[in-house]
Amino acid sequence: MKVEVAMQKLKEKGYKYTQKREKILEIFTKVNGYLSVKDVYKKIKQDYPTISLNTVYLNLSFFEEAEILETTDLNGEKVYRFSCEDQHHHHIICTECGKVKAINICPMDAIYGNPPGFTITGHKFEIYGCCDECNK
Amino acid sequence: MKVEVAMQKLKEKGYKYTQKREKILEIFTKVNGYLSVKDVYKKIKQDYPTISLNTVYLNLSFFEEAEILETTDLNGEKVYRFSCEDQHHHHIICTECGKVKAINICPMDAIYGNPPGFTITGHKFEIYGCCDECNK
DNA sequence: TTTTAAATAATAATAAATACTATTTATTTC
DNA sequence: GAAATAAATAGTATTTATTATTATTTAAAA
Repeated sequence: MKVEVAMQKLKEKGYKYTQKREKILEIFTKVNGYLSVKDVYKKIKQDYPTISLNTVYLNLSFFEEAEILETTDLNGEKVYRFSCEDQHHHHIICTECGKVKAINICPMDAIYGNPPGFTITGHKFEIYGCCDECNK
Repeated sequence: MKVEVAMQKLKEKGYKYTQKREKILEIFTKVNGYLSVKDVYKKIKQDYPTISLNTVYLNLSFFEEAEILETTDLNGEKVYRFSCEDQHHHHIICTECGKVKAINICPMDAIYGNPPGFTITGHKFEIYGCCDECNK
């Protein structure tokens, strides 16, 4: 997803345009992987040294709400990445740096209907590993 | 896994026997699902009112290390359940109460070797839902 | 340009998890 | 069985992620 498209999406949801929001999205376009709140905070501080950590928290939540970013849990920490809604897929994730690679298999294809006693609301399939860079 | 077997396993790893540890394991045998640290703390307090929350944290970590309990993340909180190593499987989890049901499909069966650039170290496949009791 | 409603900064408050230390207890050795 | 010792525990403090609060600033509308 391009930054402009994401910002447009945000606008449609009633959120205002701000330079900082644009910058946050820009950061995600440059990274092929998950970033923690602190990661984003450190990066955006280079351009906006006075930005508040709270602002980063808030905006990442808004982006998640607007389905611009998607999240997962890495080592007990919430991490974010650009959402790719174009096609449903899963990821292999480097547990060291958060880098991801798409997997075009969805195990839900083999699940038909709801198991007795449960109503399915979602699922998660993630493969964890170590990328070659982190392996060195 | 029976409590005795688990305690034996713990002993083999060099941990001592204590009543509190046995009680914690007992709690897990009575529950078919994930429990948070606080859940366990509340339950064991009925028998050992002076037990420290820290002790629960420590012991759950030891149990995880000894592969007696397994963990996942539910709503950003670490939760524990009895590990069933007998056969590899996955779960459908009630996001309300943590109740689980086994699924006998493993998506890793369809993954051959390591994707280029990554060394696989683990995986997670979980289906989320709402159990009938919580749906009421 | 004025208005106003949202965004932000700064700070405080929560909550989960970990760290530390003195005391107690399970197990070993005699 | 008693003494020694190494681990377990309680109690407390600390750290860290996250959320809440409030005054100020700013984007967008009138």
